[in-house]
Amino acid sequence: MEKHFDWSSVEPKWRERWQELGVGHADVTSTKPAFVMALPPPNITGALHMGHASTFSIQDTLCRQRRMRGFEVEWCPGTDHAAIATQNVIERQLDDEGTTKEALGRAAFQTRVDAWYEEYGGRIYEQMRRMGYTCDWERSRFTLDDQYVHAIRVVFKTLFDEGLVYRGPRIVNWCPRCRSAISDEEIDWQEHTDTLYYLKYPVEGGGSITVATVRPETMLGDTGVAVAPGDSRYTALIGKHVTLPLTWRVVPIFADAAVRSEFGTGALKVTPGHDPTDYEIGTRHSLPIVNVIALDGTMDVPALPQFHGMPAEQARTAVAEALRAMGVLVKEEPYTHEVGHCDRCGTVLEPLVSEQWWVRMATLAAPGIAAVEGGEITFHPARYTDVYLHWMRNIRDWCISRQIWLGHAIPVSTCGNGHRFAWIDPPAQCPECANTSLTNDPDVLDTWFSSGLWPFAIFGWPEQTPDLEKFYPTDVLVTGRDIIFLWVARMIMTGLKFTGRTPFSDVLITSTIQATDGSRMSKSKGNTVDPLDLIDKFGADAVRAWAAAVSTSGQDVRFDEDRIASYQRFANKLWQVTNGFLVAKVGNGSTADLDVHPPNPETLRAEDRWMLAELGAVVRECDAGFDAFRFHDAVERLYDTTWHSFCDWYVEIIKLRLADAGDHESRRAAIWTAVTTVDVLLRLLHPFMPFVTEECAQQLPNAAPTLQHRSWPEEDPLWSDAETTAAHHEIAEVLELVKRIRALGHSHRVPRGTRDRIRVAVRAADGRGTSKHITRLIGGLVPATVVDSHGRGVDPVVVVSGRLHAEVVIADTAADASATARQIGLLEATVSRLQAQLANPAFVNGAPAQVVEETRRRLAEAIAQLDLLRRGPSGGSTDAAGS
RNA sequence: GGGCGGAUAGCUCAGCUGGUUAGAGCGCCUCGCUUACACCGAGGAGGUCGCGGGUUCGAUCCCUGCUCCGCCCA
Repeated sequence: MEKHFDWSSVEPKWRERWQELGVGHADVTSTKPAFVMALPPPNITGALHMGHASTFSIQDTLCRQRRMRGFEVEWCPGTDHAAIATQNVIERQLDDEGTTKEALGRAAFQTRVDAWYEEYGGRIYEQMRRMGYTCDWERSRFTLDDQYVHAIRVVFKTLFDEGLVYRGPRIVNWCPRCRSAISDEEIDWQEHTDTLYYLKYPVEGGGSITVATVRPETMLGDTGVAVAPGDSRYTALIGKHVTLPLTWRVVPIFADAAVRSEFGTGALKVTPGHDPTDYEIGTRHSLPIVNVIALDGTMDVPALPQFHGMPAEQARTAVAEALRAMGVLVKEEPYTHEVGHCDRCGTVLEPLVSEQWWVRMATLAAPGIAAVEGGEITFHPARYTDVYLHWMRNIRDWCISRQIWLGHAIPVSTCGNGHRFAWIDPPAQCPECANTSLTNDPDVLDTWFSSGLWPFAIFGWPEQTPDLEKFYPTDVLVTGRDIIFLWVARMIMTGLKFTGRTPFSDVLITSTIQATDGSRMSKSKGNTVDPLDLIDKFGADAVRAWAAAVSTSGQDVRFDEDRIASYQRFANKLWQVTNGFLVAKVGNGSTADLDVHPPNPETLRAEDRWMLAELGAVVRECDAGFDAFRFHDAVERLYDTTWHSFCDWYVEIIKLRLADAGDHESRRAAIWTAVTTVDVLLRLLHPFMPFVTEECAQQLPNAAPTLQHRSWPEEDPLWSDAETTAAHHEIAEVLELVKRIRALGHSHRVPRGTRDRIRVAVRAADGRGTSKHITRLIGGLVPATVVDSHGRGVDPVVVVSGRLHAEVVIADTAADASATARQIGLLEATVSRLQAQLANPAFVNGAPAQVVEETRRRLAEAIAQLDLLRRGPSGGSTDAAGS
């Protein structure tokens, strides 16, 4: 037998087995209730990263648990075409080859893209399989699939025909490198320290007004100067005009509430063409828009050849220089602010006005707000509800057009007569005038537009397919918080609009995995961790259990390899106790000896019932954890019960009984309890650690082809009946006593194995001996000889646990009273604290009766123990009571 | 500027609606290769729960102010 659990040989075997058994595939004709999740589609050419590993592990854990609970589970995987990212990659390749996509042409460019998808597409699926994820691979979808494209066009045309999609000039975040609009949610804000320039403009009729700006080059496009309403410094100037240097344009001074009077001089230069705030101000005051920066990010001012064609950044200093020469630039100071960058290529974004396609959000958002307010959709953790609602209530129209080549072409054409219309299948002629001279819109749709219909389009919508019928709406959406707006909100709005139903009932927002130093993981920082490396190092089970436990805590977590390692050791422990102990030792290498039928409950001993009570508690906590999406609680409790309750205590306890071949009934009861415990624990652990649990369960009597065919454990009444509860309490006291006796031995430096140096007499509260069974049980757990009583002339040390105590004599060692003294000290502190509490009438009258009662009970127990310790050993001897 | 989250053992984190001696993993110290497991076992040390007020019979937990860290929105 292998010495340790060898995941590298076990994992491939089970991956194949699950595949053969069709574990992930859902039967649409099943009569079982469906449990459905749509996998947030990763970039088709991407690689698995920690974010995927954590959210996907949670999803697979949920899936596996729901299957065991009897659901027909559909976890539909898919990939996204990631237009901007992919196009960037191809463009970079072309650049290396000294060419451009324009030189190549659209068709050849598409060929390159297809080749790229061919080469790298699906790689992430392989990586997901390595993690042991049981997606329904047969149903996997890609956002560029024909059926999916069809769904997108139906959605677009509907919105277009209803007037919810429109085209118009508006200010957008423009990436001069990608040559495309970028949505508000795709901006990467970074802190920059720039210069704040103070420009002094002459006012008509004398005087001047000074404005502050970090972008003097945009003054070439200024069409006004705004001040805060009620700013007494400027009231007299409102309504007057200034003449702008360089362009010699005459623009008005006016008041607008958007101006912050405490910023700079309190006067704001207004550039509607190149600043989003100014754009809104300009709209309110009907200011003309003057574009001075072209789509490539260079100055577009033919009337001023000294600046024309210059990159905006360079023009900034050039314009400032010119203004300084004219005496207009009166002050400069360093200024730190946030600057928007393209989150794909890092280029500084240039706000500018251009023709784009927009979705009117107000009417779509209203039902999306109502669904969450009305509880049809629940966010976990709950605080994200407010994050979502706040964004939805302040939603702006959504720019859905992108000026790139890759993606879903906007299905709109314009005919020779100027009729513009949306279509589902490419048209041959204008539906209005039958004109056949058609021009297709050159733009493509924002990727998130297509993702917005993911939960229903993957099941065949708009056709009323059986899949759609059975699997939509989905149940839980698991994702990171960064795409609540980008994606979650849009799925909710689109789902409600096109299916009339919420696309899911629960949104589980997972923790972000940070780098070890608490910073954000990013490729550019080079501090990312590859989940596949972790699998190699610790095994998939360890990575999964860690990810699931850590990612539902509601808190961001730092990557911590040691914690993953602890789950790897846990997997090994589980495997050791199952194979090494249960199968190899107890079962002599076969399951035959383990195949026990439930014993007569009469034959169960207190420790068996103690173990079963522990089992009941872990089942309850697992269920509670799953119900609340708090996997952390479940995993920790399973770890604790498996390792400590079972391996450390129960297994050690029963070793003596197992060795006693004479007592068949006792052996049977112990084996049955151990096998039952392991069987339940394996089933509970399986969703988190599928590989090792399968490998272990396979060797036990109840083995099924896969644990996925077993049922989720349910509590047995035996595990919590009165006798079991009493036994649990009794054994808990015994174990505590054992720990104290062991500690005493340690403090006297008595080596283990020299049992005869320590002699222990166990006593119940009344000073009499305890049952033979308890005595024997303790004898098996402490490195000591258990005696009925000590002879005269010895001076034992007493240790107490609950209603039990033990008199301990250590040979060749003077009785060290320090252990007793220490216990007495602790108890005295407890007694005086509890007495003070109970002496306070406000507590006795104010606190709930239950709490007061419990306090009294604890006081009584502490006093009793204290008396015992002070009185010293009973000295007398009583025969052990019979069991 | 507005909002959210965090600050608990040397490190990484639990601690649910206020009520035993505040827990775990890792690390550290001592002992032990006892036939499931040294990827282990037994024992131990280690915390004024960020700081100041307040509410309460009682606060790590609730309220408030402050300091520092992270994130989101504008």
